[in-house]
Amino acid sequence: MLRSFLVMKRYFPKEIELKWQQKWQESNLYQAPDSSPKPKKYILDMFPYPSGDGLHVGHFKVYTSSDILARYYRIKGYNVLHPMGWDAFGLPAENYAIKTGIHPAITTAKNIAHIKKQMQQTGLSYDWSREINTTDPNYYKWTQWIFLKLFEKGLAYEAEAPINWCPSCKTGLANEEVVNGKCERCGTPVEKKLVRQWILRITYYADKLLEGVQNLDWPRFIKDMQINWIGRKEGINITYKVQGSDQEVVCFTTRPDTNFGATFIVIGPEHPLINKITKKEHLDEVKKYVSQTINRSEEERIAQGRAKTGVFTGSYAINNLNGKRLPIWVSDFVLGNVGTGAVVGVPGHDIRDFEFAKEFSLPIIRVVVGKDKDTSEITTAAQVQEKEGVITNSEFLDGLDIHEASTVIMDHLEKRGWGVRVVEYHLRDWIFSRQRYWGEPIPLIHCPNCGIVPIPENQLPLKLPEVKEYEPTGTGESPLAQVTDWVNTTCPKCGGPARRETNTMPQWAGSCWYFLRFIDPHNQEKLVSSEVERYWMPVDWYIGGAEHAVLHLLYSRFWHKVLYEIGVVSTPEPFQKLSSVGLVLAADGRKMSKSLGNVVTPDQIINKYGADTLRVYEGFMGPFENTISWDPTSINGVYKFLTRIWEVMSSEYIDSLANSKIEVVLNKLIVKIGNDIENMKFNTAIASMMEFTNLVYHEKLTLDQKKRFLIVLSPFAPHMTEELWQMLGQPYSIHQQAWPEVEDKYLQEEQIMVVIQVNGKVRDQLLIDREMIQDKELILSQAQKSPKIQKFLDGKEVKNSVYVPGKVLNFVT
RNA sequence: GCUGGUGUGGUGGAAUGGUAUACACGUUGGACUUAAAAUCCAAUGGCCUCUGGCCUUGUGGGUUCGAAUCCCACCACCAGCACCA
Repeated sequence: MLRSFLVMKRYFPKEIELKWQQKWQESNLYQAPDSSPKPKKYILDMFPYPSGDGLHVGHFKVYTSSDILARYYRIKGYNVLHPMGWDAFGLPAENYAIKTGIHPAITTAKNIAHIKKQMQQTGLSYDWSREINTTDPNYYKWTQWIFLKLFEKGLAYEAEAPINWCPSCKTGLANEEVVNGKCERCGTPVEKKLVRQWILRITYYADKLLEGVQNLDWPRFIKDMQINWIGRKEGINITYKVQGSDQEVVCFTTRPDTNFGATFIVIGPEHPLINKITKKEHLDEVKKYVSQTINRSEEERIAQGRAKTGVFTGSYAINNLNGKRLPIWVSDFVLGNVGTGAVVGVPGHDIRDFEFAKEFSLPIIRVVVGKDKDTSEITTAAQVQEKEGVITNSEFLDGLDIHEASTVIMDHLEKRGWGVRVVEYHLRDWIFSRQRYWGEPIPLIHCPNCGIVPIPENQLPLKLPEVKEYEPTGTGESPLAQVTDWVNTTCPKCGGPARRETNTMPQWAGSCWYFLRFIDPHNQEKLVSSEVERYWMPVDWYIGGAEHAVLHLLYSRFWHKVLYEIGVVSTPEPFQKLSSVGLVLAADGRKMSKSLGNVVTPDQIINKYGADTLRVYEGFMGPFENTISWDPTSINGVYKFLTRIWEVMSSEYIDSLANSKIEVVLNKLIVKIGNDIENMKFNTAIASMMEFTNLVYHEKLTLDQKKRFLIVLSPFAPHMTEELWQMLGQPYSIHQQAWPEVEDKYLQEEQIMVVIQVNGKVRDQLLIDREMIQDKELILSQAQKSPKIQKFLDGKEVKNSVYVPGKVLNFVT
């Protein structure tokens, strides 16, 4: 019996999408309760900075993907937390304020409204009752509270340090914010500047951050980036006496095994020993060199490349091992902030030392013989054996592998008191203060009597005051310094006159812990209540861009470890699983940017095709992690696919199972979609739904088949499936249904195609009943009857035959 | 230079030891239309002596009955780090 609808409606996404978005909101469909008999799933997007340009389709690849996951896990029976908020402190709003005089809070609010609308019209299933904004005093109260905890624990310290300074942004930067010697944000070459700073001791956590990252379910490349950034290396500090002086020079090395090959020592231009050991006749030259190199910008340093420069101090150090004199040179290839700022030169087995020795005609000694067995004098860079080999010319180390030799010599040096084993890191402490307005005020007071005094917790939040001038001062103070009635205050300890700290926190502060506030966003008493924190943490699946691999993702892990130690959170790591989205480039292959005029916004796509088409296309473009150019023509195919589904689903249905092939395909499809979503393989999930649609386009389905198909499609196209669900007379809402069950008997076809090969080449296929599939003899004899096979076996002796049940039979002749 | 990754049609890609090129775009032809769009149908890796056959997953080798998939070497590209001792 056929059933038909009274009216066959055409697919008009605009009509249905807004209607359901409103209905979902009214019925609080996506609110997550804080307790539930269901298992929990915390699915989190990296929250956006509310830029005035709004968001483009690249941002929405993240949001639609995580939304598919959130919707999928809801119908799989999980209590899903899927929130959204705004990382709203930062330079663009402040720069706009400088230009226009409009307060950043006003522009920020406007931008948020726009972006929120973009998200809502895409049908993203966020729990908006948990929305947060890092610039809300009720939020940054807790950012400041965490800072006070860091201060209490001695993890925040004040120092006047030469730091990376962006002359355009007029603020200091963290090491992580300097990319190729340039400001991460604006691209201006970074300078060195002596500025009073608040610095966080992230280096105390280097080993914990390193260990913790090992077991996380994160992309390998991001884990490696963090491991490399932390840059742990084990070595030894060797002390050398300076001849004819009571001074000593300490050199860090990871390769003490080659120390018999040392022929010189190089110290960096910042090294304090320079003034103490430089001989009179070299003084002028050394002074000139130091002043030339020390004030150079990062950009100039990079421009110099590997070319070696340097000057001799006139002094010599003594190598304890063999009594040799090592001339002490000054060179800028030795960096002041790496190791001890002094290096022992082993030009035979270190390419930089080799280049330096060549430049200044210093002796080169071979102490390692590599795989190539070359024992000749080292005269070319190609002969410099750095990584492997056996020690030679080194007394008691001779004949040892370099790694064994390393242990032997370190023991030897430590025993004689000539060296101490040490661990060095690439990671530096986090330059935490910014000399800008639009950030969290640092809740500290400078008192002439008591020194630095934290603001009492009950006085938080310390609100950001209004200012007249947003322009950064460039002096190392923020524009807050001009708000005298705010700056001048009384000391909480002694009650005397005191000054507030005027620096603000960096962009990264608010995002270091926001995932905790989503759990308990309205709590006035605590950052997060322990009960709900234990229920929801850790974040089960975190989704965002790889540009945060060593910034946000390292900083937030650091704060989380501190919060873990003081008992605020129950997990040592915040993000259990991380997926990294690939860039979406413009159709021209360049980055989408307003200035290039190649930006595609979700609004444009939704106006033309509807939100469901945008969502499905974002998933269908290619693998989630791939960099892909936006293709404005391909999207038609997705729209066509959805229109076809509409036609199939809104047409007549049949009561009985007429076609068991469709049932088999549908059951397999249900399994495949589930697996694909869990592995973020949305492109193949959608492709298989397209195949299904093409298969049934001229067929009739049963009501139950339609319902099951709509449920598995619903995470991708939530509006259309909700509408069709209603048209099929089903109760609201499709998004509260359970994932369809599959039946084992429908997971296999009645007959299975077996490929017949001769010598590995496909020559024929046989359709075999499922019950016969294990019977090799039967299939062998059937295959031999095939004329196509006979043709290739003719006149040849079959030496062997390999049968893989249900797949392939291969004759070997 | 170091670390990690990737190489498949005109394009995005599928297949992780068993029919390479699923799905989609694009292109070509056809149907419908006065016409166009939309839609539908068909074809679409290359070559040849074309009812058939040969070749093809960056290049060269290897393992295997069988390799895009595993191993070795090389080449190219992408990302990150980089005079890190």
